[in-house]
Amino acid sequence: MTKLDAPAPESASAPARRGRPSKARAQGNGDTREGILDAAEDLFSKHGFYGVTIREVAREAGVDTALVHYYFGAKRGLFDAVFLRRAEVWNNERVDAVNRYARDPGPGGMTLEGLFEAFLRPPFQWSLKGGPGWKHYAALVAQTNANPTFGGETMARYFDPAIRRLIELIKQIMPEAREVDLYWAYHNLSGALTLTLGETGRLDRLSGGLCRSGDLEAACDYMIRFAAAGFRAVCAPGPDR
Amino acid sequence: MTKLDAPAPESASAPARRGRPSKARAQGNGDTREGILDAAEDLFSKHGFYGVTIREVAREAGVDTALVHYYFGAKRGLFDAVFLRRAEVWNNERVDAVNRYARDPGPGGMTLEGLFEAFLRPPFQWSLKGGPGWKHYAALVAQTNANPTFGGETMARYFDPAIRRLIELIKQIMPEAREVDLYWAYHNLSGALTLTLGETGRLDRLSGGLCRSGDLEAACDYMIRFAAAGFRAVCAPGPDR
DNA sequence: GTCTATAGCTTGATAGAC
DNA sequence: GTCTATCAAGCTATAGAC
Repeated sequence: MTKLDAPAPESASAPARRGRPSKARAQGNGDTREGILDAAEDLFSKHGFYGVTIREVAREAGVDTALVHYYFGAKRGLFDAVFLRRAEVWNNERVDAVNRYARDPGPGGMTLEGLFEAFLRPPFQWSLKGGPGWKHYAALVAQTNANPTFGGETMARYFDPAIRRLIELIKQIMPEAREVDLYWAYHNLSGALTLTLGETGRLDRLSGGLCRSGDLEAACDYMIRFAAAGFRAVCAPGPDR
Repeated sequence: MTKLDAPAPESASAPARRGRPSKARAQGNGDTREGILDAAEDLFSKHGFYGVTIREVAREAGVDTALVHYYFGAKRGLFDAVFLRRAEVWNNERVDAVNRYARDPGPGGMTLEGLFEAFLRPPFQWSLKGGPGWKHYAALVAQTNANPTFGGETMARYFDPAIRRLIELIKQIMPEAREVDLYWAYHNLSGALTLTLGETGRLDRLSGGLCRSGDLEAACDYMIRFAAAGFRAVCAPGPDR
């Protein structure tokens, strides 16, 4: 036995990919390439790098294994390509959102809640409404964040700048906060975000069905309030400091 | 076992395993078995189930691959054995700790901070002072929690009761809190705990060396304050509810 | 670009001597 | 209990026809 659960029959392969019969033949069929990435994204997000074989990716994408190598070289190249594809969109949008909020926070100025709303809502929205690929990607990022063997350098390169920008803005809200405290506080938020985007289903079972992992709208609302209060407790200068 | 201060002289490979020449031959050499478990625990915690081969486990344990199968059957059996070995100790201690706290919370009665201290400190202490095996196990639990393909049923069976007991006691502190809110709040805490026990090192890099992932004493202190404030913000009945 | 075919290796697992 | 030896299956990756 090598596999523990069958590859999802889910069609991460090729929906909404019609209507482009005569297109850019110049440098490869983009649809095929994207289809392979979609399949790999799905599988990697569920089973991790080692838990997925090129053959499975090829089968789910409906192509031959050789084609996977043609496009992405070694297996690791495929993983990196999957990871990179949405990294820039993901993080640019978060940075834009917090910057937009910082520029125009509304009456009363910036709040932690407002800032987290800007920072957290995009990934949740992508996962909810961006199509299956984005949901898989969210789970993949979550898993990669918790296991730095892969994408360690990539995570840092693409994700850290957005986080640093967030922390800068938090400093404007809490000028007295110590840097160490801010980073440790963020670490707590990061863990919550990671586990939630993974949608592992454990909360469903634990709560006896009272909560659903997939209810990301609620998850985001809770996280914003939870984290804002947490930051205040940890970073605000108090009498016992 | 309530004492954590006694560092187990445990090692992943096989030193400090002398002094028992004539012992229980009845049902197998316990040292060999434990040595295999130690090696597997180490490797699984770093690379996951699929990222580890039986051969690597055997090599690190200093035995032959056939012996691994002799003791644990299929590869999945080895993984489960690793996971189960410390699960009971881990959770019994947490339950005992919160129960002890509930029985004698000191003047002023129970607080969220006191309860989380009782619930969170044990795993951190084991990881810090229980020897390398416990540190690997902590990382393994963290990883498994974030990826329920493995140990999903096991996690639920051994870990959920402790969590339910925690939530029961939180209810005593916050009787007005809604069940859904409590579970979602716990989910935030769970994510933070998971990421932290994994000691991925990402925080070190992100903070430019200001924080160290391995500083679990600090991590636990932060987490207690962060989570307590988070629970209050999310579960306490407020005007906007 | 896409496929067939296959090389070359590693894997999980077992049989059997000691 | 522990090891040697080995198998069948599966893997990544490539060469080459179309």
